[in-house]
Amino acid sequence: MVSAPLSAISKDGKERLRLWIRMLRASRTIEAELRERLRREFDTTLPRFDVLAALYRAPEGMLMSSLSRFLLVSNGNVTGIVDRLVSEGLVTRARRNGDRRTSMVKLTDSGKAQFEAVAAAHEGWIGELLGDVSDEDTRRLSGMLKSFRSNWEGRE
Amino acid sequence: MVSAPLSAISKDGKERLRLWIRMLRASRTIEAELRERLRREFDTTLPRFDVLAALYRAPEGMLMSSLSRFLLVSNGNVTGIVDRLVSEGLVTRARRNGDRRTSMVKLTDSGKAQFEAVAAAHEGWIGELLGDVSDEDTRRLSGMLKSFRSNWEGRE
DNA sequence: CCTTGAAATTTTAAGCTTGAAGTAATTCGG
DNA sequence: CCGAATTACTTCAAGCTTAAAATTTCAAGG
Repeated sequence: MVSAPLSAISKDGKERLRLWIRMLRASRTIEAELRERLRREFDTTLPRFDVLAALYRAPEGMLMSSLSRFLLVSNGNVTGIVDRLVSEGLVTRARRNGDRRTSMVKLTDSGKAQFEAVAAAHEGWIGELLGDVSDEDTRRLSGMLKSFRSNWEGRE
Repeated sequence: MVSAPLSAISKDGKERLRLWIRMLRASRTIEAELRERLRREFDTTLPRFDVLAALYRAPEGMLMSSLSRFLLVSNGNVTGIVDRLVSEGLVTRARRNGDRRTSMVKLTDSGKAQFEAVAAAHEGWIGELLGDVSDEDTRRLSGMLKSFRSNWEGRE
């Protein structure tokens, strides 16, 4: 069909708005379910889990600023979450000799062990919660979102 | 547990996990940008806007419980947000004669006017932020998310 | 050196969010 | 009727979140 409009930038605003609302509701629904299970089964929270996950990928540790940039949250936010993780013995925060303004945050052995346990359950939950999305749709959606994200990386 | 698990379908867990992470990052990125613009240009917040949007679709008003169910947030949460909207003169909260436990929340004229102004800008922003998603992908994604959502409606 | 500015982080105030406990009004079985 | 359960909502304590201000440290130019 030749629905191609004269202005290539037709861009159906209403349809995009609908997409955004559905996307937001879907992620809020999944997030709520994850939060509930993390609390009930592991007595932890999503933000804590997110920090542990970021640190797990970085055995050498991460700076506070890298952490907040990676997690898409504010600096001050990470300060509080890391404070709690330190007091739970899951991570350490060490001032660096090279630049004493910065501190390197690392998983402890206990933090690493706890993350591995939670992550295994988490992956299963996602599989369950997204179980109605076919493998094909999963790949297709994932591809669309990948390119979407990359268009925004520069802004953060 | 549920009925017998059908192992006929492979269900790639890793790929679903990747999809979830991308979906979460995409919605967080968009949400952050919306929050920033709402604050800068209209001196308001996303939760307040969400409440106004829900009420706008319901000229006769909404109960607190319908509001929290619709917005996928807790009861106590809505109480606080509506408190602020009332003090800003954007909504009213009236106890009902029929059932004195409930209260009907309605937009004021001022609230309606403010919502219309913000909503117009909001729709434009979404069009801009999702501008790199083609019309075809928009419809496809939207369709996938619609069916996804409906599989979860029962749980809320 | 020394000051000025920039960078990394923390602190602060305000608001959002939840789950649980509390209050008040309604409904319903006996 | 009446007491018990239910429903609608609010309050509460704790944690998450942000933007802005404050603090500490580093870097660079004079």
